[in-house]
Amino acid sequence: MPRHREFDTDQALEAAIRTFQDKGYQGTSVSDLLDALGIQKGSLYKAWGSKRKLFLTALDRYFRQQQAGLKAALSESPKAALHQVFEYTVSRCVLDEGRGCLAVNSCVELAQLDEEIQRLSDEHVSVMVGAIAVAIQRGQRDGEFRTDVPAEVLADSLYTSIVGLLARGRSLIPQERLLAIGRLAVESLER
Amino acid sequence: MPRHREFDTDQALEAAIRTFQDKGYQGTSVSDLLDALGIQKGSLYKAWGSKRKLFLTALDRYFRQQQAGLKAALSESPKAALHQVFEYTVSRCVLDEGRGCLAVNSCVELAQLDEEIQRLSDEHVSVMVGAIAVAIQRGQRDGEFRTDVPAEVLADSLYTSIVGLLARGRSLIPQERLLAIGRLAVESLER
DNA sequence: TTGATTATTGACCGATCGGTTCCTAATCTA
DNA sequence: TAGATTAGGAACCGATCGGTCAATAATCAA
Repeated sequence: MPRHREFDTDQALEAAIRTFQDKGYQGTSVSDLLDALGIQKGSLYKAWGSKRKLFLTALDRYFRQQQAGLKAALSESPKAALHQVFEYTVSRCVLDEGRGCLAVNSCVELAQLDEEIQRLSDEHVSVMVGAIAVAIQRGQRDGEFRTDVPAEVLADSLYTSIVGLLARGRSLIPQERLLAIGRLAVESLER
Repeated sequence: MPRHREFDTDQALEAAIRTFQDKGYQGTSVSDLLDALGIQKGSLYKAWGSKRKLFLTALDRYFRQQQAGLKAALSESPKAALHQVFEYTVSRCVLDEGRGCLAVNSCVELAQLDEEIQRLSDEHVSVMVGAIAVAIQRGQRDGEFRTDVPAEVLADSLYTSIVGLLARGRSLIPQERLLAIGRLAVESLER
């Protein structure tokens, strides 16, 4: 019986992701969002209820995308897969020109201010580290990777390097440097 | 001929650092600062002129403290020194309970919004990475560290891990995990 | 002690913040 | 086509934002 929504929700969420990624949650005003999504205030509040709920929806979408992307990359052979993860991370740093990663940015900005975001962020990290750990375990079974350290610890360490890259990616660093860092991180798994 | 300032500037700046570290620049209101510094609005604006200038002053102070702390730690033998840097980083993560690092937090929050902060932040990173590189070079000369990769690249990689730890430290991670990550990072220099 | 100078205080400023409300427009069912 | 329902648009809301200012208090030199 209703009137249809005139804007595309997925498209709007992508715009919201980019905006929040750029300016942060607190740095993004509702009016910024209206410009970015190309809609009016009433529509935004009809659709999501508040700036915070829109953010949470966008963040959840981003988490899912990241998790899906990681798992896709990890379907290859472990070593190649992990190299690809870093290359992808670096290319995001460079291509997105300082936009960084919404997950990392949000965790740094908001984990201490918003318990729910901290919880969601922790969950996301668990999934990401878990997926990396599985790949490393495969690499360990294949004899490609060292076995003197548990896969979970290696995965945690690798993920920390990725977070470091993405955080440092907020100011622009030459691509070669970033790639060298990624290469070293994966190398440190070998033996 | 003048009336004296009633509050201690150094003490006030320390309070400002903690507040900005906790809540971020945008998340800290002037009224938050007044509470934290225990002064009135007029005094704040007399002393620093604006919230932004107070922030820049606090950030500069923090940078100097970090740089001095790092250089002090690096006066030991290279390997022990770098281990100590990580232990110090981890203990900060744990002791400060999610406060993280003002340098990292500010870079992630503001590098894309404020060119001057990006510039200052980049300078700080250069100093930090440079100091680590010098220590690694010493370790390389002593035969403690691998020489197949330039010290600057190793230092960059190590610093990225530190940044990753500090960023992840915004949500609380068990100390043991953090320590394991730090140990692995320094180990990867050896050979 | 007086006068010049600076710090502190608290009221005040316009602008913007996130959010609400109400009216109209569009779309479906019956 | 009538009526129910939802979306879009714009004016409007109180609260808070960062920042200013005039009056008062304190301190020094002369």
